[in-house]
Amino acid sequence: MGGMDRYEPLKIEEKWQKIWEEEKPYKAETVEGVPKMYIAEMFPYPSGAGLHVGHVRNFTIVDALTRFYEQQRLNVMRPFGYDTFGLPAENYAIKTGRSPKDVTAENVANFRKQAKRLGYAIDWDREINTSSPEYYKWTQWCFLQLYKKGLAYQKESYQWWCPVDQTVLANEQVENGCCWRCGHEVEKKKMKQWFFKITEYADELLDEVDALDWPDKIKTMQKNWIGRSVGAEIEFAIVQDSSSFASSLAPVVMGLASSIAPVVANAHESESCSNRSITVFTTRPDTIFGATFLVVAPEYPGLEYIVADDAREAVEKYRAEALLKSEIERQENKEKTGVFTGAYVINPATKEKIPIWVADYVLSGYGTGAIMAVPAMDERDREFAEAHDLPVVETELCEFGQFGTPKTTYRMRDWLISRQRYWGCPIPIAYDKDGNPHPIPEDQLPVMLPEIEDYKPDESGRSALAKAKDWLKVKIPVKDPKTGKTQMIECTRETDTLDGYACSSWYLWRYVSPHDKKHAWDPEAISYWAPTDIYVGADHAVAHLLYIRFWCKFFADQGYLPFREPIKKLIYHGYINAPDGKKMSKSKGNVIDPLDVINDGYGADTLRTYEMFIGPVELDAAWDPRSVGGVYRFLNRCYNLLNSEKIDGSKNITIRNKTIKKVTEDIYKCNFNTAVAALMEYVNELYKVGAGEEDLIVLAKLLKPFAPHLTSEMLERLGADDEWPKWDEKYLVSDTAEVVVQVNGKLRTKLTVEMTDLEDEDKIIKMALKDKKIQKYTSDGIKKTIFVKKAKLVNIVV
RNA sequence: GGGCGAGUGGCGGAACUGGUAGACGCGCUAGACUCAAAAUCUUGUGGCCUUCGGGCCGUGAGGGUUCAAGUCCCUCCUCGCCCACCA
Repeated sequence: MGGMDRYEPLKIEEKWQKIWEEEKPYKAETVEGVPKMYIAEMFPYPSGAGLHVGHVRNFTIVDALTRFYEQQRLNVMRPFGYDTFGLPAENYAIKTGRSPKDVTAENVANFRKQAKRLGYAIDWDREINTSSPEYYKWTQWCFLQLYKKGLAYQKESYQWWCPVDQTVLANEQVENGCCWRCGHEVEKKKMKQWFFKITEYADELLDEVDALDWPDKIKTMQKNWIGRSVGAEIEFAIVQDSSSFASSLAPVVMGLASSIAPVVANAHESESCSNRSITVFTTRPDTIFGATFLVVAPEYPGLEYIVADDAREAVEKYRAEALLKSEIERQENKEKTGVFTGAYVINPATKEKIPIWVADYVLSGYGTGAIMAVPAMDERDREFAEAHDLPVVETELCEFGQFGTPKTTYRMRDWLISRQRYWGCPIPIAYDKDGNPHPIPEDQLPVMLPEIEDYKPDESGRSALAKAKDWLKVKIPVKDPKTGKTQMIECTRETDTLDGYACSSWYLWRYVSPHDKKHAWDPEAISYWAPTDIYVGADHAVAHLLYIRFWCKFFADQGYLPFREPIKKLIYHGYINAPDGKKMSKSKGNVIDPLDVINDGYGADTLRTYEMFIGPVELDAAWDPRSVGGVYRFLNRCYNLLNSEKIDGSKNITIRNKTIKKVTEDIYKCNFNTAVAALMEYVNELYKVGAGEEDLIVLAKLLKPFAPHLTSEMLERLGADDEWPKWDEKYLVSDTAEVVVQVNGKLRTKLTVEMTDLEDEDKIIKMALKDKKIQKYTSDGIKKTIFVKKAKLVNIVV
């Protein structure tokens, strides 16, 4: 007997990890004619704390699927990489005086080491790191492609600014009016910034969401985020009386904004507003007869040209206050404040003179930043009208065609990508002496991030790169627009770096040819491997997952990608919380370290299997240390079966086939928890009736996606390969069936009948009525009987 | 305020397109082994009642549809997430 041979996970795991390290069985190569399967997780940001249990859930889902398809002999690619640019590494570097590069290198090495201890089937030759020059060279290349097509552009406007991190943020990075990194309230600051024109693809991004094999939750969030509204733009002519016209010739620098940036609007903005008219956006142009006033946002560009002299002071004051208000204050205070500008427009439908107001319930970033107020139809307009004594006129709906032009707008704004921080991908742009931007030529890429001494950003609104004086100077060829001749001219580099989301917007394509020196991705490799078949994550529902779709569509349009959606199937899993159900956090001291779980003696297989068993993949779950022990006992029982007396395997043929079917179907459906439960049931059965060799081979194969070390050991000892087993339906049907008999819908007894009798309804019902237990209930007669063959059920109504 | 989910034993959770509620695991119970403990193996385990045959109740609350409802419909309560003055 095998009393001497105990399950020692740490020994077994070390053995197999060494074999996998040396033999590289998970190296992925193009094999024409063999169906491919490309599976990846959202790559981690390697923090100093190392892997946490959330990473383990994420990576193990990917690994279980990888092995599942690998065992079915598909050509599987499962790469791995690190998202390394960003604030945490830089802030840590500032705090400790070490370089972000060194800190990141250490964290990456630690993550790699820890991931290897979990036994993942990773093709380690495809490892990527977004802060390595070999990688960010191509991030810069991507930027230049967008720039060439006019989809990377500069604009001066009010932006979210985090005063702690000293950088601007994208809309998607502001959560409840606070910075997503440090949690500090954000402010508005007027700055010239780089944007990607994601709105160019708004319609396609929206229209193609429905067809994706993604969770509905994410699809809905993306749709809401894009927020398409169909309506019209209507121009209202400003009434030109002498006072307001005169003042428009001498605009006054207004309010607090002037201390941050010059107030003169840029060319792009001054086109859309003039002192002659105001254009509004509305989804209800048919209510124009009820428009009794106009409202513009406090930030409305060119507001100073509109305001009447006697109202100027009040408007300036209101505008300054509105800009000072934090986003939280503006959200919380739903009172309809505002001031009259002293100016009027003509309602083109009624021809009446109606007043222009300024109010912060109108948002500058949406539509035109100006609305026509129809208090009879719109609740917010009515509140405003009541608060400020403005007229409410019932409106007849009308054909608006003669007053405006159809227009579609989106809630989604263009993606702000410049960051005033050091530790990011340098934007490959330089400015001539007149301040005009020029792209760095592709053959000069990468624009290397220079090593500097002091990473700290300052009040200047420029990143620490501004201090790298030598690096700033660059000579690039620029074509003179007049002569058409190209000349080398001295330029100054852009000091902003790219939002980290830019780096992660194309990494799934880099994985297909991670060492390619000529392309961002190899065209042949991309057409074989991409798009990604299964992508697994727990975050970034609208940011990353929208950006990557945007880049995919853009690069498809440029002929670089043969598909328009980057991810076929998305698995969005829940978080793992502390045993008390609260979020794990260092400050609460309730963090479970996965490496501790392994080193405590449970091993990686237990950790992995437990996290798959913990609950439905899409739901949050609470860590339960005692259940970890339960999974360990299960694996231990599997191992001990190896040493048991073997019986004739044909005895278990039904349960074996049933288990193969259940586990296979459950993994396809990502029901990992019930797949593990089915394996536990199978093992319980084997303990009762004994196990044959074939029973154990099937067990090891089915369990391998979850516990690869233990099962590799089992299969080696059993002398079997790991090819995924198939079930045969013929073993699932038995000669007899159990028929449930109900009286008035309540279970009263069960009959065992011949399978062939299931076809004979009369016979079954007669058998049921003859049963002694049933006769107790039928003495007063029977109203009706129902037989459901599919459910193997009889219901007798008395 | 709007949108989307979810409420099942002491706990985490099962239950296919309406058809045997509580799979599997944890915890607890009893036993075997042991001087003893751990480990391991074997029992039992929704609640209440029981003459030990079984009976009644039971999936957040209340109504409805149905031979039959955790599952469908209506009203309400609680929790979670997302969006939040988007004209």
